Amino acid sequence: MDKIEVILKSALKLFVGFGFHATPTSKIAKEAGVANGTLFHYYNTKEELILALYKHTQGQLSTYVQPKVSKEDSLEMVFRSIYTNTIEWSVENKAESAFIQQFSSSPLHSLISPEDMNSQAAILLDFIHEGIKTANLKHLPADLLQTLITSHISGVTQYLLAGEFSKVKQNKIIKESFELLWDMIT
Amino acid sequence: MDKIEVILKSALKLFVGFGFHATPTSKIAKEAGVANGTLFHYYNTKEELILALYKHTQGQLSTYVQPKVSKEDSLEMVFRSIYTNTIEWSVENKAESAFIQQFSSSPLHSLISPEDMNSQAAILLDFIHEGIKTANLKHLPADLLQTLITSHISGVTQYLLAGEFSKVKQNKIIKESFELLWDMIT
DNA sequence: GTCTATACGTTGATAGAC
DNA sequence: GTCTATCAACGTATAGAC
Repeated sequence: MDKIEVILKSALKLFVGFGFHATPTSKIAKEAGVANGTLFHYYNTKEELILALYKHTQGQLSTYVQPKVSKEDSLEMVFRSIYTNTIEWSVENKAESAFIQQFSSSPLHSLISPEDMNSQAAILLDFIHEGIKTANLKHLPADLLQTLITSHISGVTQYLLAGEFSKVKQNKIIKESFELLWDMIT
Repeated sequence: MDKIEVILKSALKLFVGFGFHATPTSKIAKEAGVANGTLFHYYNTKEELILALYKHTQGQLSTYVQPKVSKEDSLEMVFRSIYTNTIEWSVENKAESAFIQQFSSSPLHSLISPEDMNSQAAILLDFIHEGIKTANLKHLPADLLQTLITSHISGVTQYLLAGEFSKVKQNKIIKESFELLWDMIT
């Protein structure tokens, strides 16, 4: 694992545990097993590091979810796939999803440029527009639908993270909660 | 307005704008128009101040929502009332709801004792149990229902805060989105 | 209760050798 | 690219006068 990866991984762990500003760069370097100066060789400022970590983590989620979506699938399959895979990734990558959540509700979030903001979200929005046009989805404002879907996903994720569920039970919950959502928006 | 209120109000504003740790106590005192020492007369540490502010703000929300819930009402009316009033308060108190959100996804949240954690949530959960028992609500795990309701509320709140809606339009959105939720869980 | 002044540790960031 | 050494600035918290 190259230094940059170790640094990001250490930063993630500490940020989730203590928060951005309560985590000194010195501790990040120590946790990563590199010198303090090394960290500043890769990132000019601490803020730059935080932003890079956010983009990196968001990118991992996208990389996990997007390849599993195919234009060939029915619209329901597309939504089901995005839904299921987002939740699965979040549960399997607890620290990463906690970090995304924490970052998104922090003031730093406003520093992310609209383009960088979640290619994920853009894709979902596209499918929503298509769904409305083809009357698969209810005729509601697209961004209302988007926010309802996203919130629903984060709700179920929270629920799964709070309890300890077997893989089988977890899949059952995801499946059933998707039906609830799908019935709601179609 | 007494000093303690001014301090909390100033802290809230700055925390929302810059985050907990990026906001020095000196700036809070300055914004509040009091001396640095005065702040530490009321709160022994900065962390204590943050926790107090959270409880204070959460209390304001509860005070707004709970009195409007009556045991006399039908279960649907109770849910509708909690739903509507929570969203209304959040939209009218943008900074406060942003702070609650930010605090809840921060590591500090784990410092809140279960009892302090949201009398709001406890009440909602009670009604959910009642709804399941009387078969008004779908037979699903109570805390899954709770998280779905809560997430739905925060989704609609986000949507309303992102756009600029007239009061009339806003009420219409709240009403319609409640119907969506209600259909989903009954 | 409120203020001023200040102590003292910590932190982000730099310089420069290897 | 990576390290060690270092610093200036800052931030929390305290002491003590009023």
